[in-house]
Amino acid sequence: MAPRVGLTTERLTRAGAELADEVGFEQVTVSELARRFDVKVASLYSHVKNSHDLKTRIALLALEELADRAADALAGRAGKDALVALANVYRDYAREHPGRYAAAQFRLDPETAAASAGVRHARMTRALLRGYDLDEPDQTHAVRLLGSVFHGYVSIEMGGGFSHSAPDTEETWSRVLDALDALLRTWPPAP
Amino acid sequence: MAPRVGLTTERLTRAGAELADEVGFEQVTVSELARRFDVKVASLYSHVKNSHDLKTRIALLALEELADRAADALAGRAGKDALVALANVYRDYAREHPGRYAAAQFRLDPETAAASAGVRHARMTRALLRGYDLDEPDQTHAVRLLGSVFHGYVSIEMGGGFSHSAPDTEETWSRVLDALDALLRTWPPAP
DNA sequence: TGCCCGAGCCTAAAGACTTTAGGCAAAAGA
DNA sequence: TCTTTTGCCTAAAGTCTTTAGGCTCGGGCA
Repeated sequence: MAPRVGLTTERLTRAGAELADEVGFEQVTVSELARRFDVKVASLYSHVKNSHDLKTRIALLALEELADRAADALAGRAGKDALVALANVYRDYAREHPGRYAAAQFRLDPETAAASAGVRHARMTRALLRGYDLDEPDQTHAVRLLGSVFHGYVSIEMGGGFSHSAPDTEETWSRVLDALDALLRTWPPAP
Repeated sequence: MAPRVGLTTERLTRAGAELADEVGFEQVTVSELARRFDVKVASLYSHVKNSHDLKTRIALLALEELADRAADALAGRAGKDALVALANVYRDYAREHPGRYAAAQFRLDPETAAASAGVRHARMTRALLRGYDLDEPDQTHAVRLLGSVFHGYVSIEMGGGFSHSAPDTEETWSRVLDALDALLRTWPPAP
């Protein structure tokens, strides 16, 4: 029927990512993927352990892509410039690839997470903070705060959570980044 | 087999919420619910339109509970006190009821969302800001920032995203709240 | 008290997705 | 060319969702 279509874990993962962007990460299904390759469902199970495995791979792909973009954006920038650039990487990625962005939030088991590009993200955020004057304990706090704001804002915005109130989210986004920059420059000392 | 068990949309919703806390919101299934009531699956469909409807109801329940807690916490507090109280409501709720918290993030269609307790949340956050000196456009920006931080922090923490780095999240949480308080007190003016 | 009717739960059934086991044929290597 | 590997297939069982239609329990009516 479809002799040697050339299935690959790679290709399946990529196709899965595209599928996620089209129908949502939650709706990514082994069956639908098989359909797209015009192949029987069971055939996919030689390349992917199971549905969870597939999703994990998509998540890892998304994390990589995101980290790559972040690295690009950060190159040659510092201070607020870098802050804004990094923030926009997340936001733009989420808009361009909602399914992949959702995938990047997929909960990975500890070992997988440790081997993922997730660590690059943390490192980059920390690098960004070199433009501000924070010593170690506070640096970690700041990394976590930035991560929270980026992820929180983007996911609420994507979910339509801001769509009912008045000022457009573009304005808010830039004011929030201004505020974060100001905050990092005058980070309050421990009590 | 089980004549008149006394199914109700109410009871199903509540049981669904408990189920969510036990197995995760995504894993809430009409079948499992039927099993718990020792009733055939089809019987639930007289009380709940479908799986999506069930999840929507659980989401609405969670939003209500959360709003009630927030209202309690905010009563008689102002300024940083109120900020910390509200923040902890979200965080504690997420810890006590992870499934319900996830449910509260369930994407509702616009009309449902407009009629949900979600609006109370926005109002309360705005009320909280009365303790700080922000005029209208900035108030909305601040509401959105707070929402982002609370949701972002809590969801990353729950997802284990902070669990690999050193300082404990308790410390970070309180430092983040300090920082937010400081930020709100000295909110940077528009450029 | 007895009857009746509707609400409440059931059986049946079809459709979709997941996952495993085992088979056949095409591609790759000797 | 022959053989081995590998890739996709058939078959099958299990789970969940959802709809259609039936039986009966329980409360209201006479």
